[in-house]
Amino acid sequence: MSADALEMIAERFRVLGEPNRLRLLIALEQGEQSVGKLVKTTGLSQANVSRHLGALVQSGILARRKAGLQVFYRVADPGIFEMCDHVCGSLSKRLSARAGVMPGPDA
Amino acid sequence: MSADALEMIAERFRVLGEPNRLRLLIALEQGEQSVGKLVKTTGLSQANVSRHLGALVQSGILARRKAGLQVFYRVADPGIFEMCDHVCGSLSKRLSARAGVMPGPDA
DNA sequence: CGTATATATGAGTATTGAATCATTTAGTTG
DNA sequence: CAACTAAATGATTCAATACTCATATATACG
Repeated sequence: MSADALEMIAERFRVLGEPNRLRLLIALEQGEQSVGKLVKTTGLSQANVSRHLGALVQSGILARRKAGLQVFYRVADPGIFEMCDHVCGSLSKRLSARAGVMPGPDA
Repeated sequence: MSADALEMIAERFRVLGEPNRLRLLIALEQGEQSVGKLVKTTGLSQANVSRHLGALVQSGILARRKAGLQVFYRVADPGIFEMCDHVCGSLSKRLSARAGVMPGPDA
């Protein structure tokens, strides 16, 4: 695996490795939204939201649409939600194991 | 989604968002290996490898086994490779799209 | 054109994290 | 126990990045 390829993969993970960006993604899972609305629903500052959205667009996860004064963002790569589900699965398995409970169907 | 849950998910992504850690994981995909061997195959410093391995264990991705002087690490959550594949899929789609080539079976 | 609104961005700060060096800890062998 | 080896860790440095504040840009409207 080339260093460039590894860096690209790592970068994708890194972009998802920030709770506020995940918040934005989860908000956008329900559909396209304007920056202003995202600011309201997340409680983050406008500047901060704008930067996070920029990072998500740059990595190809979101897409941008400008409409008058507002800019609407939408999920461009829905696959990220499968990834989040995957992580949730791993984590709940781990938490169950830590609690001493058998997680799976083979309990 | 609770802030704690989001933080846990983000942390998992963050751990994977580092090329050298991905290198270690890829090396370990072939099976359990000692720290020393990982140092040799990756070319990273011993201290650096040790820290990365520690991070991966802490997040539940790797497991540790001590045998005499050596410590062997192995993948504890093989699901991470599916995640990597997923990312690779997304990225190659994106690259193909950027190159103006239809990626899918509907080309 | 002037004002108002929505978003983006430059600059600065603070935090985080990766890498290194030197040392410590743990285990082995003579 | 002394000498050696493998891995972990404290301290430090350096770079990346999240966040904020203020301002710039872009668009709409009177």
